[in-house]
Amino acid sequence: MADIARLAGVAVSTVSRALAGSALVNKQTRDRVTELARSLNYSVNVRAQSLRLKHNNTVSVILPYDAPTAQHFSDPFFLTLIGSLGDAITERGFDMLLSRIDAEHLDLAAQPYLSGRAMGVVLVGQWHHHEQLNELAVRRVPLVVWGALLPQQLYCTVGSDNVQGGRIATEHLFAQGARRIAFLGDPTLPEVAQRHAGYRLTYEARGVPFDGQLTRPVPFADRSIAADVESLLRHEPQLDGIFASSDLLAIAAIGELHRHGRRVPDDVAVVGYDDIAMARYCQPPLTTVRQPIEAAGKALIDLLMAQLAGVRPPSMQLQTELVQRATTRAVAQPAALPTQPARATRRQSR
Amino acid sequence: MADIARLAGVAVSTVSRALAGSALVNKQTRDRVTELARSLNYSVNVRAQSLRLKHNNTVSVILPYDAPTAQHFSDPFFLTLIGSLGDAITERGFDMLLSRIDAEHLDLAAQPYLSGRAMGVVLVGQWHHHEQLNELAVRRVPLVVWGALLPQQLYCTVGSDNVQGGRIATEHLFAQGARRIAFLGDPTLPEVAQRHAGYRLTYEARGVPFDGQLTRPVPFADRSIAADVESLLRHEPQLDGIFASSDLLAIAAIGELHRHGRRVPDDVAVVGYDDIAMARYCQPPLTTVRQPIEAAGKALIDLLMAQLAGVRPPSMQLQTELVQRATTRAVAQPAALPTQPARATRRQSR
DNA sequence: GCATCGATTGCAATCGATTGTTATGCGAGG
DNA sequence: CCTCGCATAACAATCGATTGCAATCGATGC
Repeated sequence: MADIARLAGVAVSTVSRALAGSALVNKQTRDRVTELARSLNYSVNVRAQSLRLKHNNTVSVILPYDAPTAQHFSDPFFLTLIGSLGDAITERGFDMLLSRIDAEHLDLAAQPYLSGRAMGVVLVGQWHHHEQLNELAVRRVPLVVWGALLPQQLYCTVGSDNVQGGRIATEHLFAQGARRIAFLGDPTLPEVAQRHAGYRLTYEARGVPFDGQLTRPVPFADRSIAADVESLLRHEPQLDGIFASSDLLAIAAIGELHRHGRRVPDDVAVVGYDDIAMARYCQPPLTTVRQPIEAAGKALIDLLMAQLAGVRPPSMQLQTELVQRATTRAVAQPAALPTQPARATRRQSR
Repeated sequence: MADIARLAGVAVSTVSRALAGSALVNKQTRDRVTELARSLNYSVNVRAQSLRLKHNNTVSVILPYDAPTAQHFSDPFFLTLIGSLGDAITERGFDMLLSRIDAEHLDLAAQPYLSGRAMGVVLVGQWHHHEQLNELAVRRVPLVVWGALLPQQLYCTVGSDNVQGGRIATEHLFAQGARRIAFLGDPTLPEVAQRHAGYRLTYEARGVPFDGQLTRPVPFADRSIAADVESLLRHEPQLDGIFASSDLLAIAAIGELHRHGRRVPDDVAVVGYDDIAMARYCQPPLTTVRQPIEAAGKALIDLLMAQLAGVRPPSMQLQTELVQRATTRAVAQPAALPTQPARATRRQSR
């Protein structure tokens, strides 16, 4: 800026105002300055600017990783969510700072905010540390979390209505005649726990005795799934339905079912969760509970912006929707279950 | 920092040194200061720090978007590449600033660098503006581009060996008896043009007359593909092979073939390009040319770091590999074609 | 008793911008 | 001729850190 000032024969302050388009500087001077800046390929140093202004337009998006399983940056659902966040952030003229932290130390998520790198934080998943997130909220870190709406929650979340999602998946399986329906997923994760709750509630609503043996706590990754499916088939010869808490699990499970000679959906019907792009193209195309990813990115950023504007917005649950494809047989939707396209409902978090 | 200085009864400069772990400050003082900082949840303001140090550890990753088609942040190949870049960047303790620009103005890619936000730029794809990128190189912007290695190229690229990839795909189709092999892709994009060159070279190597009618210039997106495949089937009744320049195109084409009653691979064999995760799960599982995405992220960051260290590293071409699945029939690989796992070869860019 | 030394610590300039306040130049009015 | 007002433009403080250099202090040597 000093160079431009010298070349234009004015003071730096004038250059600053000129580049900001201030009416305080003569139009001629302003044009001369902007022209010089352009020809020098100059652009304002954002670090200095945001230091002075105590303000920047960067949103930190954090994807925790599970250190023990050394899981990489590859889950299709999360990647798609990142994409949707990227769109939402770009649309508002903000920048997106993407980083990863150990899922056991979610408190580190505050770092980009505390160090002035970003105005606020979007955290993807609560993992096992609800209480760490509550602490961040107490410390007034602008934060929105993708995840489940939990009791005693001080921070703001956006997530699908997991209980509802678990319900419509299980109900769909019952509706087509399945009676021994297994659940695959890691219920120590809040979202999965809620999907499991929906699954269980549906057993009760149907008056079918609930059997805990049908619940298989497998992690999100599809590594150990082979053993689980095999054990399930051995102990549960009458198995005729599977509700998997993620599409990846569902697809892996279907592979295993085929290996053991079970037909999908004729012998075992399968419903996944997420509706990742792959669900449409896998074989057979997967029936799944759709989470509205586009809406999710927008909602997360909306709520973060609201926080930055000083409001304490309520958490948000996005409506889920059953997408019937070929891993289940078509069944008329009972009227009691919503079939409209995803729509947001708001609910106070405390 | 001033607060901590006051509380610790020392000067800010001492706090700064203490937090940096400098040996110039007494161990006791240092411990007192770091303890205070911890208890206050304080962490150094990175904007001020990097302003002073004229250095930061942020890498800008830019995903251009095609404004006319309003294509969103969703291409699975690019998303996976972003994931791999994220891993590579995190591993080095850097931060990743992710943004999007109009693919018609790749020169804007310099912005994060010029404004001091990032040390260097990784650009995903050269799109239609090779020359804009050359200008950036002339202006000494630290830049690495995912894309094709072109003649007269002043900037540094990492990409797969597209000619080679086009060759092994086409050769594989010939090897299983196909003779009328179509090409799907937008050859105005450098990478696709090279894949097409490999396709054409294979016709020549085989002594089969090349027929331009079999080349269909469809965009990367799968919107208009239905019409293209239909026209191809109408004008080309003997069509027995398709080489699609991306997996997404291949999968969409297969859908269309089925709609028109052609069996894959029995009537028409199909080979894709990329080996996205979906390729393994789609129906039938897709034979494709694998681009080593993990290696790609690492390589892009390696080359960027080399530039930051002052070297002008040569561009890099990653070896491709044919992954034979169910959209082609198994065929013994001819000895002339490399079958080893992907490995990098380096080639001087000028 | 005084200069010197080593170990610490403080002072003040600096990075590149922004902005409230003050200064300058010019023409008009008294 | 002096003063005032208006339109511009310059001055200087500030944001939060870093770092070369100077200052301090107690101990030591001569």
